[in-house]
Amino acid sequence: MQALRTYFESFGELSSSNMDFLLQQCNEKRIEKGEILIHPNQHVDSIYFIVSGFLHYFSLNEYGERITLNVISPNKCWTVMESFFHQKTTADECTALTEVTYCELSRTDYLSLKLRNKELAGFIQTITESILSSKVIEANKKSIMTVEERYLDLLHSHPEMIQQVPVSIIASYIGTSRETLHRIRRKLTAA
Amino acid sequence: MQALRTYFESFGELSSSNMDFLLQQCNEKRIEKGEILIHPNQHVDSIYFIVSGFLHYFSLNEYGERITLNVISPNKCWTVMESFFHQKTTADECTALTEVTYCELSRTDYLSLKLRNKELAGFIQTITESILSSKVIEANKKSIMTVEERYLDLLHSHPEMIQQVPVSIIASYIGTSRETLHRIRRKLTAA
DNA sequence: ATGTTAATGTGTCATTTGACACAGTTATTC
DNA sequence: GAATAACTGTGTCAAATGACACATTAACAT
Repeated sequence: MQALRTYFESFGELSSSNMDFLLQQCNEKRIEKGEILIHPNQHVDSIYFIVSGFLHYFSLNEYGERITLNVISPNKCWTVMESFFHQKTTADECTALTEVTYCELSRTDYLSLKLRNKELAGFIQTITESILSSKVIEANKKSIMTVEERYLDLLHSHPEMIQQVPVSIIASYIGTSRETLHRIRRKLTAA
Repeated sequence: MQALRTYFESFGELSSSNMDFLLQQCNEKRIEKGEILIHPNQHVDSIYFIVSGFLHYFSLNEYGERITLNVISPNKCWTVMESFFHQKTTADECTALTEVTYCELSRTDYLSLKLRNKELAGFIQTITESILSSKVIEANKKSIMTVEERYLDLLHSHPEMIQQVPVSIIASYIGTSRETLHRIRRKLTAA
């Protein structure tokens, strides 16, 4: 739970009673490599905070091929927003690429947190704003950088992901084919 | 102001006193084609709601070329999140591609809205969550679609943008060169 | 209205990329 | 530990793209 506390603290001050209450709503769980966290057509009723390991979030195209939408790293909060906020089913799927430990916060508890008191509601608003801000920055970065730059950026910011996640998934995560990523890696090791 | 009211109403119920108060904080303004809304190195201290016209949000690369980050359409809320939420300067710039009318909400007023009462705070949280959700959906769509599909999607969802915004900017908005977009358009008119 | 600048259309060419095919290598499973 | 499946490395080739170059057209300013 310490990782989650540190994560929350990074967004600003919160009274210890509210912080403790917040952490109490989050239950630590664990799934094995290959296990499914989110099934297609289910409602996503929780927010997940990844403590360790990597998740693969993807959609399935008409041929049943996996189209990577995200690889979720440790110390990140994640959910299928559309499904969680608007109580819809999602067509997408999420599986564990490695053994994953995570903390889960249910929608019910999330809603009650928002109603509990002003400080907590404001704190959650701050987190939401911060995540929104980072999503936009990330999208902007992605649109400016080439595939090679994105790979180098990932190598720098998430070296463990490169170690633990299959090349084919890294490739689709940065928006290219595994062959092209392979060419990039060959070129880089040659230099 | 009716457009803004309709926009807010799309997020759910709000008591009319709160709605009126909210709308009162938003001041309608207007800038001409070519005018600068956000200068490089300024603090962005407002949220903007576009009533009519199109904005061009871009960064400048090392050669001073404009790298399109976004084209903002009518009936959208927009700001430079990182600058607005974290009170930093932005290196980017935003200009009017056409005559633009917009409503402006200052950070001061935004903060006071959040503190005014629970309903209003919750309403703003809902809007933030919705925008976050759409940003993620948009990013996912972008990563799945080809350039041609993105153009067709834009043609369908924002036909006026295609009319009023220069081809070169549309091209960079959908992530390609103006020549490639031209080839796509030629191919489509031939068919 | 006319000169100037910006935007668009179009061809050529070199480069990059994706699709395929298949061999080699690691992981899993029974 | 042998069989099977999943993943990785690599070459070839066709298609897509970006970079240039330049002609044409539209927009703008004085």
